[in-house]
Amino acid sequence: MVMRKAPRLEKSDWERAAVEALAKGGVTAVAVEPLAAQLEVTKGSFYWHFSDREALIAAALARWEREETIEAMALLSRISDPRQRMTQVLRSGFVGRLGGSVDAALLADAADPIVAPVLQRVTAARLRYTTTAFRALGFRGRAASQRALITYAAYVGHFALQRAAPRLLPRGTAAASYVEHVVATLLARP
Amino acid sequence: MVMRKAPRLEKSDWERAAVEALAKGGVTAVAVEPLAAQLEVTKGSFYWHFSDREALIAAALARWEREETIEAMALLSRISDPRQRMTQVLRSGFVGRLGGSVDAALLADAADPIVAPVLQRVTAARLRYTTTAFRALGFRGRAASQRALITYAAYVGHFALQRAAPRLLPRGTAAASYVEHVVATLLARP
DNA sequence: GTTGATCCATACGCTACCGTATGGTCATGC
DNA sequence: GCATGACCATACGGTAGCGTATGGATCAAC
Repeated sequence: MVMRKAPRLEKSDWERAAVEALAKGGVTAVAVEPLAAQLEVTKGSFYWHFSDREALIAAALARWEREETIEAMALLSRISDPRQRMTQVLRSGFVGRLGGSVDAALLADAADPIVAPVLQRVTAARLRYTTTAFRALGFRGRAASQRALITYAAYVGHFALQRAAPRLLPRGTAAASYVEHVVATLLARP
Repeated sequence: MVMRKAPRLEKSDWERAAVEALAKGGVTAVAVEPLAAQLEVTKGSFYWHFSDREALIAAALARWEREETIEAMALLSRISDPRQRMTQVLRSGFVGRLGGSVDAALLADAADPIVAPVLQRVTAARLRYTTTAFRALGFRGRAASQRALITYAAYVGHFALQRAAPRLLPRGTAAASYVEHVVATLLARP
């Protein structure tokens, strides 16, 4: 039986694994030796690619921030109708089982000096975008930013609930009905 | 100089400290030796009061669950008008700077087998209560539970945002205006 | 004032993880 | 075919935290 030797790793392999770990257990889970075991190498490999653990965490955060932005843009840019777009986002909010798990995990580490600025940037960008979306829907002045804040809070809250008590969230046809209700409620004119 | 000897600790002292740690850093922060140092004793004290670290975590979670319930009841029972009550809760949601920090921290540890059932119970109870509140406001059938879910998700989301980017939340007079907008939006008839 | 229970300190071994030092392997250029 | 650099394993010392063992200390009761 011919065992093909495992190919060597590159920096990005470590980064990908780190992002995964980030989603599962936050910054604490980005641990060198466990990740090495998972990648079936030793930390000898790691310390060749990175200076130390902190560098990996920073790289993972940067990678997540970039991917998250790209992904969001890809999802949103193909839908022109603002209302449809909002529906789609909210739907992905809690139908997508894995979506936002990095978000949720990072919140616990918000006090971490490496995490804080990333979280700040991502949150600010999303809020800006949402506010713009509400302006496009005809909301004016404070109403746009305020409604955007409610909406984004609810969006984030669904991620939290999905972790805390997934059984309490609607599923199947009830989920579809719920999304409609959410959209109707949050897009209703003041 | 007369140094009054520090009084001895009881179980509840450890529990209180553990709840605090829980709020700051989640389950990971409930560590025996650091807590002992903070309480200015050694772990010799701890292992007299508790069998092991897990017992402390369980006790802290139980204590939080109990206090959280009592506190919520105390806050809500003195307000009879449903609308006023909802306003008060949402106001405390992000004006109270420290409120819900255990919530936020626990979400990251939702996968933990000790944490999961507690989180499940607390979430379920709050959602039940909120649904009842919407019924009292005239919402019927699905509308009540659906609106309750949005509301609670937004409520939780504000805790998250407060951690992720407190600077992006309205403050002062803007906060008051925002709460009104939230109440108007979420209590609007379908 | 001795005894017994309560509460805590000290000292120890164990594990997990970080970071370093050093040498080994493998491909590639020449 | 060998030299160089890229990539990785092994082995080591260091720290933090868990849990145990054991011996004080303190106080109440009698």
